[in-house]
Amino acid sequence: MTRPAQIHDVAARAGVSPSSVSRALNGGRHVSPAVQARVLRAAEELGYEPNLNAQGLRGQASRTVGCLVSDVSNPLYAELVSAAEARLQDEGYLFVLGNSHGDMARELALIRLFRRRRMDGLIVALNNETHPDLLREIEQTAVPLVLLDRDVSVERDRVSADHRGGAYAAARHLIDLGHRDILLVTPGHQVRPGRERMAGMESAFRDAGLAPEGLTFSLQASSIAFVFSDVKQALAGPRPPSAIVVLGTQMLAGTLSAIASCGLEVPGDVSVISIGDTDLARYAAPGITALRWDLKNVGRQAAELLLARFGGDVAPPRAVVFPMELIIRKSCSPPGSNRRGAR
Amino acid sequence: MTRPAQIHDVAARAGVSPSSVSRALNGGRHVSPAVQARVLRAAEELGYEPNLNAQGLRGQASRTVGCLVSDVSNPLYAELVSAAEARLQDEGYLFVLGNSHGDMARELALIRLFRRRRMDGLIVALNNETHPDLLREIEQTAVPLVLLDRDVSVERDRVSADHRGGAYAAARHLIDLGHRDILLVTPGHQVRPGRERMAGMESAFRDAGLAPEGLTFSLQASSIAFVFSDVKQALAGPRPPSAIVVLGTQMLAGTLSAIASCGLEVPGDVSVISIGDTDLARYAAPGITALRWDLKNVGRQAAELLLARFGGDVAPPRAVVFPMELIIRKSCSPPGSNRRGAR
DNA sequence: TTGTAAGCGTTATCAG
DNA sequence: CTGATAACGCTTACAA
Repeated sequence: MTRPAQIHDVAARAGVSPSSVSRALNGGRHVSPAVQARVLRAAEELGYEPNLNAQGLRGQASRTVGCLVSDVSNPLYAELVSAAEARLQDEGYLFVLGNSHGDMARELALIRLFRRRRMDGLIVALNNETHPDLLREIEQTAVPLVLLDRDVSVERDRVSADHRGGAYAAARHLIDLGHRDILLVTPGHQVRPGRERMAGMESAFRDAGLAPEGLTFSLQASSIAFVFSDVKQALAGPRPPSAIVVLGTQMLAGTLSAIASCGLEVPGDVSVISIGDTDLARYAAPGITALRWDLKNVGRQAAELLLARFGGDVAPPRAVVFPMELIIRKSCSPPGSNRRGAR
Repeated sequence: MTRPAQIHDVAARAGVSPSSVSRALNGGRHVSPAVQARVLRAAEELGYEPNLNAQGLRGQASRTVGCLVSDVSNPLYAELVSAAEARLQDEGYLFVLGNSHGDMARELALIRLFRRRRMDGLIVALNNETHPDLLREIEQTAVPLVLLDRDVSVERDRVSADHRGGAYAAARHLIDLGHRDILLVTPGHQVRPGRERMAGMESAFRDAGLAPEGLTFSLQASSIAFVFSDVKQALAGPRPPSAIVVLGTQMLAGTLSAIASCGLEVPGDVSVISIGDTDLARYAAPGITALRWDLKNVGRQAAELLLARFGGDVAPPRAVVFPMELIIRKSCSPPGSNRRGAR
């Protein structure tokens, strides 16, 4: 294999100087059409590919965006990431993905790595909103940065979903059906979505004048780990929930398994609402009533905010919040619907 | 915001030359412990972060790997990508993700972009295995490259799944149950998995001495688009399939919808096998019998092959094939099980 | 419009 | 063990 062509080679072949090649290839201003044409052809013939490391070093934007999430294999993130990537790709940006797997050390390392790469912008969903090291890391990031669905006390663009409103609506729906004992299964309160969901459901209980003891939480550190046993334990407990609100990822999977393995049915014995309208929620049987928000739009919006900043937008940080909508399916009914049946 | 610290600043602060800083920071050989310590402290105090563009330019490996898939929001890819990324991250590599969305122009552009970035290695799942432009692009790629589940006529490392064997097992299972009319719903024959699936099912029909007309295909260009209407049409046709084998992504979702919207039931009216043991297959009701292969392992293996090459492995290209296993659930029964019922 | 030359931040080579 | 020096490949003043 031969050395890749350099700007120098193109220049030689076109019979011009490297600077003319550079000008001809970027923008094409201050170059005569004749030279422009010759350069283009020479570059084509040589299969010239500018070295982006060198371009980046010389001071240009690197046209690269870093994205940090806990795990793309989470379908919620996957959809968001895919949309953000698509939008940025349209503008010629490269998209670097880092999965933290919930590990703070990895988050720190990744943000640092992103910075060393001199990325033009970052999209981040931290797993820890308060740790000073992480905060410092964010603050030290000079390039545009969009916070995904997190409340971090730094002045940055952010895009979030209205988890509070969504949770309120979900709780309200269940309360209206007569439920008084509801279990919320969600990633924990160290991040915004969890906190907001709890707050939303609590205020629904309050507004309905219900005893707050009816609301219990199963706060999960990892997406999958202990949901099954937690839910099973709750259902076997002294005051089992008659309804469960659960994140529509593997957590929903674990919850449905747990319910089934207790010999219970949805919705007869337990009503279920999924947070996030995933395939699983949509096509489980019975269809699971779900809180939907437009993840593609969230991802696109994050990209859009970055692109605006790249374009020189210096307005104060924006916060975009996407609404959540309750999609009614068949997984909710009044509590005790099944009690008449033999079991 | 102040200019980020450079090696020069660290050198000044530690009272040594830039070269010593470089040596102290990388490996730390040929440096006295005293200098080493001072440099480390100075770097720490200044928050020095080496510019990877410069490092890359200077000729080092860029410690970056590019990955091209059609869409991470496809749960099959998401899992694979997540595993590959995790493994590479462990070794300090940055993972650049490109979604082609099935568009060949994007694929070309991305591979080119990857090369310009002087990536150390590539993991690619092309959507087109034969187009000369793409082939040339692959051949021109000097760095290690792993082909994901594709038959491209170039000598490269590849990791694949045994779709043929899996499809054979699935067809066999259905044939043993008595099915003679089976529909296969899969992305088309322009890529390996589709072709292999068709071949596997065809040979199961042949081995069973069955008429090949019983086997029909619904070849889908895009993951989601026309599955619903295609399946619906097939079920309403003159010789409706009594069983459907379908990719466990949104295609499975579309298929289940189509079956339901025809007023049919699984497995009473139609048996279903999912290719890929996705959450949807696992938790749909009834549970969908599925072909499982270890996607995490596939992703990890792709990463592993690259890492071996980075480590200087010069063996001829390897081909790793992962087996598929049929997980029996409740979505398959003998054909016509429901005919006695009123419908 | 075009070419010359300097420099982006790092590391490898080579003296000392 | 340490420091000067020369690249790496590109862009951009500046001069012609």
